[in-house]
Amino acid sequence: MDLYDQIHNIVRAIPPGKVTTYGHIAAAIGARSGARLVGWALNAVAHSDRLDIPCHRVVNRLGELSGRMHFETPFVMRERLEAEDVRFVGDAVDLSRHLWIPPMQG
DNA sequence: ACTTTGACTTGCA
DNA sequence: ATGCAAGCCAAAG
Repeated sequence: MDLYDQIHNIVRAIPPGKVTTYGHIAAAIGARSGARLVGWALNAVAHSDRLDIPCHRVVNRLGELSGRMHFETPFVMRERLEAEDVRFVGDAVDLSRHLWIPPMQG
């Protein structure tokens, strides 16, 4: 089981209307500061057939949509979240309402 | 094979 | 609060 697969599993487990951060995912797979791997994994996913993975539900620790630039358009990410009743505070997701902590992988 | 970069986070000044 | 550097693992040049 590669780190990428674990990341994919966790991101895929994010429930609708919820979001999580790179740091939490990284922590869940054991890589405390491996948050960048999450970004790479999602980037790989974005250019792969793993479209089942809601990469739009992954934000940075501030709730900002740092990955929005890698979508078809920079605002698709926010539109998808808003479509799931996700509240925004300025340009960031209201983590106090929608933060979802991924389960530990063991 | 080595260096640089990346959808990040944390620590120190 | 702002700015610079370190650390994590993987991919691209």
